[in-house]
Amino acid sequence: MINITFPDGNVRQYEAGASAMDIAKSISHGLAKNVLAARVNGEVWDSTRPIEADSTLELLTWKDDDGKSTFWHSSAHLMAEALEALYPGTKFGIGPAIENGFYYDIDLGDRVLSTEDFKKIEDKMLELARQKNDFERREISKADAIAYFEEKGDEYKLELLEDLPDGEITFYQQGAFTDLCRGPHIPNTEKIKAIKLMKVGGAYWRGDENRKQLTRVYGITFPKQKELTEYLALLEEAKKRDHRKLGAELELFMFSERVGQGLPIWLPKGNALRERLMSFLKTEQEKRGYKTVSTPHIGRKNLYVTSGHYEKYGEDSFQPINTPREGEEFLLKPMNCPHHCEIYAHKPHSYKDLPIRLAEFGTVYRYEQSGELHGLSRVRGFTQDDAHIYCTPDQLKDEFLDVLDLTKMIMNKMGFDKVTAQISLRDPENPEKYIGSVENWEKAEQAIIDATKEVDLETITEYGEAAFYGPKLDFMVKDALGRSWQLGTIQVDYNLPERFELEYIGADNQAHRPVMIHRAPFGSLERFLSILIEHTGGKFPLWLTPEQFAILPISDRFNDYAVEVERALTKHDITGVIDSRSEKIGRKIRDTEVKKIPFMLIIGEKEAEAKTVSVRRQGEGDIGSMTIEEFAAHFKSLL
RNA sequence: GCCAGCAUAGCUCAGUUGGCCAGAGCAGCUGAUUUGUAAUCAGCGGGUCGGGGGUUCGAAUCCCUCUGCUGGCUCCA
Repeated sequence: MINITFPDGNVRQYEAGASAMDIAKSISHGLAKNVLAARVNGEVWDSTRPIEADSTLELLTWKDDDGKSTFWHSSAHLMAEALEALYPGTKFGIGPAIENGFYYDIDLGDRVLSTEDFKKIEDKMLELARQKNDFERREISKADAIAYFEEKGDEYKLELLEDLPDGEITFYQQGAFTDLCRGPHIPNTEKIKAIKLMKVGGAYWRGDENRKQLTRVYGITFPKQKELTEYLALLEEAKKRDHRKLGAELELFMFSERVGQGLPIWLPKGNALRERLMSFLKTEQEKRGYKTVSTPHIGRKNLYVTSGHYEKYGEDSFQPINTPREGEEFLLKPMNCPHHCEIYAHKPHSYKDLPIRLAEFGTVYRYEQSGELHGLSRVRGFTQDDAHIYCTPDQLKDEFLDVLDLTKMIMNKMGFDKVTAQISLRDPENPEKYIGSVENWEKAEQAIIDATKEVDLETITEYGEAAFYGPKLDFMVKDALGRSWQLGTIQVDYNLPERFELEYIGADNQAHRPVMIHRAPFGSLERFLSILIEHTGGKFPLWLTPEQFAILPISDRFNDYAVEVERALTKHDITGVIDSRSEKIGRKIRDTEVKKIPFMLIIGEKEAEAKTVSVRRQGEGDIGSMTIEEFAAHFKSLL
């Protein structure tokens, strides 16, 4: 007998060799029906795999992330089975589960797969799922595995096998399809009830752009049809909120082929949003001792050679601008930090001056590959809410904590209540990607790790995600549709101060090197606004929205009173527009609703006489009549 | 940058296998209407069919090329 420990601490005895599924059945059949996989001693296993020794056991269902990903991984195999049945000779790369569903990279030879083929593949998958085939795990020797794929002629699997040690190779089979796979899998294909293929695209074999491009087919599956329907509805909603669509509809920003790819142009309303964001952040930063600076959009090439940016990005960047005579070279500013370092360096500093916090809404230009550009989220010219803090090593932690505090405060104000962070450290396998001494890196990484421990912040750690000059703390938020986005960042940097030979005179009358913190809570205004647009669906927070009200006169006769109302509200710092067209009130309301202006102030005979406004809230309807002062008070109560 | 797809009026889209002056709705303009909580009526203007080249008696439609956009890959200081 073996002892099985459950997550609640209960221990029960089972016969050696019992599987998680057997154990689930002993508890309840309802539970067993829902089991997709099991976590045995912390490792995800097939629910049907025999457990031979004392273990901890957690049964995984659709509610668990690992249950879902097992389900989707098995669905990838099911899709592969369908593809092999429909297109014999198909070769298979890899087919993992991803955040939403799964994909499989396949080589179809000369055949081009398009979305029109999806229906056929989905139908085949459903047909195969209904055959109720078990996923069978089998350990196999390397030689036998190689023989199998040589026979099949699948060079991709053979290449994968090269890296696998003999004795750790497993095959999984369901129905007619056998795949090299570590597993685990769900017990049986019958659990897959709803199937939707999503997209098809190219993907380099093993992510290497010099190697063959395979066809990647994305899909998603669910145990219930209803869940698929809900998922598709969510995608529909996301499409409606797409910032590119809303940006055009609400006249926030535009792009122009003539101006150039990836160069956003802000229209008056979008610019109002930007201005309001900037002034909000400026006020917060002033409270925290930041000083604002302005630096040029270009700088001599040598500046970036000094900073190390040129060496790292020079080739893949906008190329230097040359002056007519002197042969001087200037670069478009890709970062603000070198300029700020020069500001620091322009005069000697005492330890008593530190920390020095230099802030700038700095517009920078980076050459992004054309295929990467995407609305406002990935552009070639953008404005960072940048600041650099120069401090002594002793001050580092407090400064870092203050930046953390500021960032969290800002995110909450923006309506993102779930903020998490990623600690981005060096890739231990590629030290040559980074500049600066190992010692400085260790100090910087430790500073971030220590500081985040002191605050209430959920973090994950990723290796290889650091910037080339220092480790980062990257902030992530979840939007209204549950999607995660990466926003701003805080970076600790010992390297640039060294490269720019920055110093301060300490209490010991000796020169010391300051530490530098790079930080941008929003990251860039462009990217942040793209996320905010989708998060709010264009219904921005009142304090941020470009047009806070629209005055809608019932007829031309009340246009004068409309102006009176507008003036009164301007005195309260509430701004909006008047719709003085000779249209019926229904029309004016409809047009204002579509523009998502939060308040409609309808005025006619009654209101003009009583000096009131009839207030309608966007998306909600009439909320009654009130005086202008009452409305202003109501408005302010909502800020 | 690579692979695949797309590009018709300000916007959303029609335009059959190449064949009369390229269409609709919304938006715009003009006029009428002076209106009470999600679209008043009528009239008018607007397109070198993304740019260039080619095939053809004839191209929005077929071919080449450039530009831009979309999805995916790679990249992201």
